Amino acid sequence: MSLAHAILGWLNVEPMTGYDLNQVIEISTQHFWSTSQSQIYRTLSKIESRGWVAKEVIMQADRPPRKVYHITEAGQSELESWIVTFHKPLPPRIPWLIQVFFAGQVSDEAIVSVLEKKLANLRQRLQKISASRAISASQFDEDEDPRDVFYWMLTIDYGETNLQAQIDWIGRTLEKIKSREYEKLNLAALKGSPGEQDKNHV
Amino acid sequence: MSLAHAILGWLNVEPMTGYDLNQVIEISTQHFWSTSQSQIYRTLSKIESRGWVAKEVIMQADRPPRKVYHITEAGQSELESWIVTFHKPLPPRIPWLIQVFFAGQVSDEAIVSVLEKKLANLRQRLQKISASRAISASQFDEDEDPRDVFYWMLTIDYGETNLQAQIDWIGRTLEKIKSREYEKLNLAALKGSPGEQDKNHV
DNA sequence: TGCTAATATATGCGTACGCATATATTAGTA
DNA sequence: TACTAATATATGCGTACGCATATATTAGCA
Repeated sequence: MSLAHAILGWLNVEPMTGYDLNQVIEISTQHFWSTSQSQIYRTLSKIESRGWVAKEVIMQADRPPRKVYHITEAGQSELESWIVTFHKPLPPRIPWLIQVFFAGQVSDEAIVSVLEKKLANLRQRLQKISASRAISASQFDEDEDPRDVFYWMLTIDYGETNLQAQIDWIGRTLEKIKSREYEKLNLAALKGSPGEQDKNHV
Repeated sequence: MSLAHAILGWLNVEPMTGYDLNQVIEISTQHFWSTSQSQIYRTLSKIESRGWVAKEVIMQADRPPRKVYHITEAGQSELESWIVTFHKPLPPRIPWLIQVFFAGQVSDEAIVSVLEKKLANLRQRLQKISASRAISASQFDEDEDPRDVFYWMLTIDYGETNLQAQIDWIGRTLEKIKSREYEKLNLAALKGSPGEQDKNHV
């Protein structure tokens, strides 16, 4: 339940409504955890029933009432213990590698076209995340704790590094496919000498 | 529905039972798409009702009947069109970056400990995937199409490259935290000159 | 005048998934 | 003797999620 803890993390900064949370999560963590509006409200209800947050309802004349949530002591202790615990990673889900895995069943041109679109998509996401670095930099309060800023920036750095690594890999892979490297693949060598695998390292 | 298409991909190689599929998927694609036994049977039912596969029931004396599924023409055309189409990537879900994002709320030591465990976990997965490269190499039939083998190996290569990139990033990041790089962070420079961001590039 | 965006919360519906368990039998091991 | 693994399929239960929609009002724009 990572979303629950992302919400706790934000409410530990300051009390907020579901509407506020939706916006702040969208601009700050969308490169490693995105969500939907409905999911935010549902998760708020759930963690309220667990006693991790509590709300204060503020009536408004011309708008729905604002339900301002704040973190409780139980919530703070849950949050802290979650942050400092190593959690088993989610099982990897990379659907486009299924396409690569079965690419032998289609033409080289077809899979090249898919990878080129993937490449364009990755470049676009890299641009977006680099822009978000500049945006968040421009929005820092003067009194923002540099240590907080450092950790926020680390997640952007990870996004950029990871995206760039994917872009590089696909670039190299496209070259291999276009040069028909599989024609040079030596199956016997692949099987025979595990110590010399680098020669066939695709 | 990527699992449906992974199943179609395998059934396009040869007819199989759900039990067989569970095993072959576990050893071949677990580094980019893992699943559970129950999910395989449910997905088989679903794609059968869509007409993508059909089954032949073979009675056995002392075991449950084998339901051998084979791909239909409709299934083949669905599979091919899926493989050659660019699909919008799933929204990224990287829970441990939520921990990094809110690490300012705990001690450096606490987050360092989490990242060190993450590092150990990544190294373990890298070892496992490198071993699987050797294993699959040793299991190739002599008559395996080198082009198929090439694409299979690409997915392993991606896994290794990506894992190594993550390992490297966490290594660099641990150094930054331990050297308290955030003390040198210049907020004003970060805000002022977008062209010189590299100076503060964490 | 009519549309859209912003403010604010809430629910219904369907999908995909994992975990646990049920059923049934044989073969091998402690 | 009692367990575990292997063979083989199937279902119940709960979770997390996204998409669409509902409700209600104001402000701004075309």
